[in-house]
Amino acid sequence: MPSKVKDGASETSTSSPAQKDAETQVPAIRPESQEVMDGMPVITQSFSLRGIEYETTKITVSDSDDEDDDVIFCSEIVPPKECTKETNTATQNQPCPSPAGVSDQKSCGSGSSPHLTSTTAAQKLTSSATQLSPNQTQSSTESLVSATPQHLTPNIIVLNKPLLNSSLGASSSHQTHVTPTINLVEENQQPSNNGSLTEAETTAVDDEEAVEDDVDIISSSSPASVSSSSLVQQPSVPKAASTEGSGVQKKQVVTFSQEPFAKPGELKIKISDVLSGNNKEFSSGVASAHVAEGQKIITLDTATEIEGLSTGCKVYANIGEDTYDIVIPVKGDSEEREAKPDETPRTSDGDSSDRKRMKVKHDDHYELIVDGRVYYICMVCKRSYACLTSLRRHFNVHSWEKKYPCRYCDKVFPLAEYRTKHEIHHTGERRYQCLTCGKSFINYQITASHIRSVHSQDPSGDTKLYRLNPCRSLQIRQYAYITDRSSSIPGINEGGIVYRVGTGKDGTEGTTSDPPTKPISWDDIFVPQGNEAIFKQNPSEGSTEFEFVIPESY
DNA sequence: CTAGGTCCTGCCAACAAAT
DNA sequence: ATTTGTTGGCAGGACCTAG
Repeated sequence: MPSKVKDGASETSTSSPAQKDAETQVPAIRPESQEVMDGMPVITQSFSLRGIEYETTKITVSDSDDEDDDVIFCSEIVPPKECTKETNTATQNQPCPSPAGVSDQKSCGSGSSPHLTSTTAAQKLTSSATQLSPNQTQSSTESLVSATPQHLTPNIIVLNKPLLNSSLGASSSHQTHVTPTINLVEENQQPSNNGSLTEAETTAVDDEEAVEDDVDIISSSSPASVSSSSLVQQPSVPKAASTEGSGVQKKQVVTFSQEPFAKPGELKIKISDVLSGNNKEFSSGVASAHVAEGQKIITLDTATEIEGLSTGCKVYANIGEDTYDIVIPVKGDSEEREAKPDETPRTSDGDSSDRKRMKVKHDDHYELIVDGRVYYICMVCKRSYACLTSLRRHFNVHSWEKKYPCRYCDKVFPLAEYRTKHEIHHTGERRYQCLTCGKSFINYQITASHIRSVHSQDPSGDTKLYRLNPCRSLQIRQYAYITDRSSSIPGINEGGIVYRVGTGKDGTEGTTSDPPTKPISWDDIFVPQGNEAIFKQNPSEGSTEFEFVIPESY
């Protein structure tokens, strides 16, 4: 991270890394064209949902009372297997921060920069964000936040395994992850080809994003429709926003197309529109509509139509052969139902709104159920997670609801761990110690690498080959983050930098050196090693602070 | 090719809040 | 006191870049 941050600051001119990065993530097949949204952050991904070749018992059951999360889905159970983590073909245009945002970042406007393809939009976002100084952060944050669909209720999409398999198999050959990558593609489309899909594509609308965000929407919209964008990228270089990054991991992404040009208001899809066919997105595909207990069941003929569904609605999808039944709770209805006391009424009406709000607060994902396994799909970048906590953590990259400022410089991170690692670079502390030779290293990767290369041993083996010493320079678990809402920055002084390590959660954090509980003395538990950095407790500052001397050898 | 670096995400323990 | 939810560290894999 540190390096990344640093790079970000200086990387401006060379978009190449970023480009390269973006390119690397692009599937082998390079799209011929990709649409570029000027300036508009776009996350485009493709989906290939093929409803062919498998038969499903298609049952769409949704109980009317259900909360958004209640979905009953019957599908053929197929041994999971192919979820690939591969890259998807999804292409994302990074949110190119508007001028106010991260515009200054290198890639954003570089004409030469390729569009971001790849699923790494989030990463790029992250990195971009990372580069921001606190001041910058705000603006960037806003742009990022805009993409956050906080008001949406999670959508649940249930896919049959066969479907996944086929699509997944197509997208990648080797999968390392359990989480599925799903590409939804119009049936006739071939991944490799044209960029012309755009017209046909339906745009998926993310209501969520569109609807309530007062901020500019980063829109998630992908310029091109889903399918086209990801699978087919255009040689032309979009103004990709991204930049960033190195070391990006390819991820699987489930993408939902989004309407590129739609305006927030336009993005909303109403049942009435669907029924009447007024909505262009649905006009062609609606075969039927049903109304049941507050729900509309719509059978769509094509995958595209599915793509066109507003994500802002609860969408329960059963995918059958060439047919897609989607139950969309009437807008507003679902929300109301959420507040219904059928589950655990908290209190009276007033509370229902509160409750709703709480739910909404977490509406940042879709749930994809495959063979009984639930995957959590980030609404913004469509990454899938097996653990909801992972998604939550990841989502902050988009929302920047919490910011984690470095206590030694003005860098801000979207994840606590990134901040912590960065700070360790400031301190130079080496906590990982090789038990074989006694050398100490700054992180696990270096340590493991050392053990493998120097000692020819497997650090992940049964025998412990290294020791992780307690962190002396930083106090862990202080929950020292900053929320967007708070004007004050706990743990950070007026200058935006906090040098004090001890922080508390109760408003005194960062301002005092006296933590609620006195930390144990490092000297008691830490025995300096020859190669280790030498810490010296600073008497004047209290027990929580240390003067850190970075060995020259570091 | 290798070393060093970043990013990502499952897992889990420590906390905090709610019941 | 117990349960539930949140936070953040750790492990280790994947990938990237530089030498």
